Order: sequence, then C-alpha cells, then structure tokens
Amino acid sequence: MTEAKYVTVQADIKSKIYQGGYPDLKLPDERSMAENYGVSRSSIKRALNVLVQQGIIFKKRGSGTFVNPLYLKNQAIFQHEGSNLGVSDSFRIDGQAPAIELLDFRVIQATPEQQSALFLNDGDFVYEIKRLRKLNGVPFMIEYGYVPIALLPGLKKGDVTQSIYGYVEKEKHKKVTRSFMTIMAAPSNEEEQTLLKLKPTEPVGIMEGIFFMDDGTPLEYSNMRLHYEYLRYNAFVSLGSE
Amino acid sequence: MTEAKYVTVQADIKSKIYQGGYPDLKLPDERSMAENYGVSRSSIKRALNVLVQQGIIFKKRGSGTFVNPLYLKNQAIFQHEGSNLGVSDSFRIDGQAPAIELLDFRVIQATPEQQSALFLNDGDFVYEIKRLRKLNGVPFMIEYGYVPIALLPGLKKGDVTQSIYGYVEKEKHKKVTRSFMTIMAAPSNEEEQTLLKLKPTEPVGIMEGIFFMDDGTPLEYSNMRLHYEYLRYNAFVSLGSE
DNA sequence: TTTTATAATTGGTACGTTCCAATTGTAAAA
DNA sequence: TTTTACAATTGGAACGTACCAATTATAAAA
Repeated sequence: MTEAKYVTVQADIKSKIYQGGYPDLKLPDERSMAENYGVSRSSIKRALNVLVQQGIIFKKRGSGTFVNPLYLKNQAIFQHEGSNLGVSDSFRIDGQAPAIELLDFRVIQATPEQQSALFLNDGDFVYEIKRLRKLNGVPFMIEYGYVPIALLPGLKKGDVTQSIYGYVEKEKHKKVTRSFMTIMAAPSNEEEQTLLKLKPTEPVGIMEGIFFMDDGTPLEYSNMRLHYEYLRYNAFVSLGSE
Repeated sequence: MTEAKYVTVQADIKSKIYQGGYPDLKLPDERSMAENYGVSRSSIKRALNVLVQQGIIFKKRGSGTFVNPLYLKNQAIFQHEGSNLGVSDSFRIDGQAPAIELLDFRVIQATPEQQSALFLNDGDFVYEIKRLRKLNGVPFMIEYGYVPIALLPGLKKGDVTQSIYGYVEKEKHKKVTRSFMTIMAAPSNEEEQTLLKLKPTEPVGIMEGIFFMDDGTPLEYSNMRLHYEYLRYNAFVSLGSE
C-alpha cells in the first residue's frame, strides 16, 4: 500500500517550508508546482489545502500562496491539532506515556447512546473500562471507555492497563487514527475531586467522542474527564467551508 | 456573487441531517446523490468532505456514508466547528446575532505574549476591548480582545459595540477568515460569577487565540470566557496528514 | 506624471472520466 | 447448511479540461 501522491507532495512542501525553502514566504504558483512535481494541478491543490487546513500556509486568489509567517516564527504555539488524538498519544509527546491505573473493568449492555455511536444492536454488550491516568505519579484524568466485545473478544484485564490502541494494532493489525470529539467543561463531582485532587470550585474538562479504526469501524466510545489544567485543545479554524 | 455549488449542497445535506432526513443514519451513495442534486460526483465529494471535517458525518469505503450520532446528540448552542469563525456568527443559529455590551475600551502596551501573537515589537500599543455578549438577554461570555492600534488607527468606542470584523471589512476591505484557537477550562472568578450568573463551583470555558485577516496579518488576540454550558466544541481529528 | 484601460497571472469551481480498494451481496460448490 | 468464489456496490485517488474571479502587471491615454 503506497502512500497517496498528495500526501507525499504535502509532506515535501511542508519540509521545504521548515527548511526555509521559500525565502520570500511565497510558494510557486500551482501550475508550475504541478509540473515540477510531475502531478496534476488537482493533486497540488489537494496537498496545499491540507496545509491551509493546518494553518501553515494561506492562499489568496490572484496573488499566490504564502507561508503563514507566524507559523515559522512561533511554531510552539502552533502545535496543532494532529497531536491530539488519543490520550496516551497526545501526552506521550512530552516524553513518557502516562501510567494507567485500572479502576473498573466489566461487561455491560450497551446503552442506546453507545449503540448508535458504536453501530451496535439492542442487547449487544460492551466492555466498560474505567481508568485513572497519571503523569509522573500525578493523576490527571478519569476515563470511561466502552468497546464492543464483538470487536475484541479476547480482551483481558491485563490488556486494558495499557493503551487499547496498542492492543488493537498488535492483535487486529488496524490502526486508530481518527476520532470525533466534543469538548466541554463542567463542575467536578466528589469522586472527581478525590481522584484528581481538585478543590470543589475546580472543574473538569470533558472530552467525549468516538475513536475509529483505519477502516472506519467505530472502536471505542470514550468519556474523558480531565483535571482542568490538563485540557488544552488547539484548533485551526478557517471559514469558507473548506 | 452566487454561492458555490458544493456549499449549497453541503448546507442542504446538513439541514437534512438536522431534520432527521436520513432515518437509519446512512446517506445515499455518492453517485446517486450526484444525480439527484444535478451535480458531479466530485462536487458531492467536496460537500461531504466538508461535513466530515466538521465531524458531522463519516465515510467508510465500501460501506457508505453515515451520520455521526454524537453530533445529533450534542446539538449545542455553540457550534464552533469550522464554518463559524467569530462569535457573532457562531451564535447566529437562532437567527439573531448576540447583543454586545461594552465593558471597557482603552489603549495599553502589548504584553510579550500579545507581541509574539500579533507580530508586534516591544512598546507597541494595542486596544484592549472588554465586552459582554448576550443571547436573548442572557449573558454567556466575557470577551477580551486585543488589536494593534497601528492596524485600526481610527477605532472608536462606537465601532466596538458591534462586530470588529464587520468594521474591518467595511474600512479596510479585508476579511477575517481564519483563526488559531486554544480551548481550555478554569474555575470562575468573582467577576465572571457575577456577570455570567455562575455559582462559585461552576467554571468558565476559555477560547483563546489569534484571528487573521485574509492577507495573513494577525488582527486580534482574543480571550473569550464562556459560561461553561455554552462551550461545546466539536472536532474531527485525524492523524497522518489528512 | 498620473490615470485609466487592458492583458497576464494566479487561485477557485466544476465536470467527467479512469482506475483502484474495501466492503457487501449473491450464487455456486462442498 | 456452510463455505467459497465471484460480482456488484461504494468510497478514494488522480487526471485533465474548461471556465471564472481576484489580483497584479503592463501599456496606453490624459
């Protein structure tokens, strides 16, 4: 399975940007880029649009395509969204993956909400996995995960004290690369205050969503309740429905 | 200037989703949609991809295209999901834009953080605009905006009781179409509790970030503090450069 | 020199076609 | 009935063309 062309081109352009390959912050026009890369203009457009979406470049009709100067100047604040998928993933960036303490692990009937989120039928069962995540010994998140037993029939207690996605990759040879998340905030309840060492006035950040496997199958419905200081979600938003 | 087709189609599909026009959460296949809408399959794909990006639907090759059930559940007031940039737009769902009450308006020296975000130098000045936003008379957000005075030298009190972006469009003929935002949560302080009618245990949601004009110039550094029930951010996240 | 009209450049939208890959449905075979 | 092989369905990638719209560059006119 070879990489899609527009992905290759996009990666190449991005690295050129990093290396200062466009001194005046202006990229060549699309037509000549197409010729140079030996692909169609459509593919160039697609590659560029990915970068636009990431806030790295911007286009202006009639003028050309430009590097976002802020991106070069301060990439630190531009640690953009791609880094935010799973939890162990987004926090592994700072060095070590967080420790996991298993609080509860059982099989229950899927609620209607879980059924629709995970493509299940009435009466289907899911694992309920309740875990506490710690970073350097400090707990920062309570996570409720729900996984259809049909997807991972052999799941054991020992498996869920580590990343589920690692397990899936090893056992099913599928990757977990996509998710739909809703981000919210709410006052903390007593349990959260105890486990996360929060004062009664301190809230939790909530990240709720579905994680998908490579092939589009919903793998997990997750409700993550974070110590509010650990909720930081970065997003580049652009108008024009693209 | 008539609307692009894929935008029209995208809007139509979205409203159909809201109205439950796809009972089994499955959309028709792309080819027949193309025929029904009288557009090419490419245009359908484009429209659908916008919705994928917004986390409203997802596709599965070989199977079809499906509505994200979580999205329907979280039909929130604040749908800041990629098609809505500024506050006035994000909340215009019920028809009317939110009211603005000006709390403070002054000129200050830019902090180091603002300097790097807005491309300013030491000693440069910014407007500080503190506003309270209301929806149907109910305050839901306190907004601190910082705009370089060099960009909008003639800005007056009367201008900031409305959308700044409207002012920019009229005076400078530039559009504000992109932003880079960070989403966080925090306990509420006394002032926020008073203005947003929060209990001491109830938090604020924070959306902080930079708004850009369409020529790439950073226009505003904004810190928005929302009543926690109004913060609902939907996002589609995918790893691997797409 | 300044202004104005025109052309060239550059990205945007849209179409339709070709081929591929993953999944699902169907029918034949065991 | 179960299994297997094959066909149909469905989304993905890529191409190339045509035309449009915003901007910029150029040349002509005042």
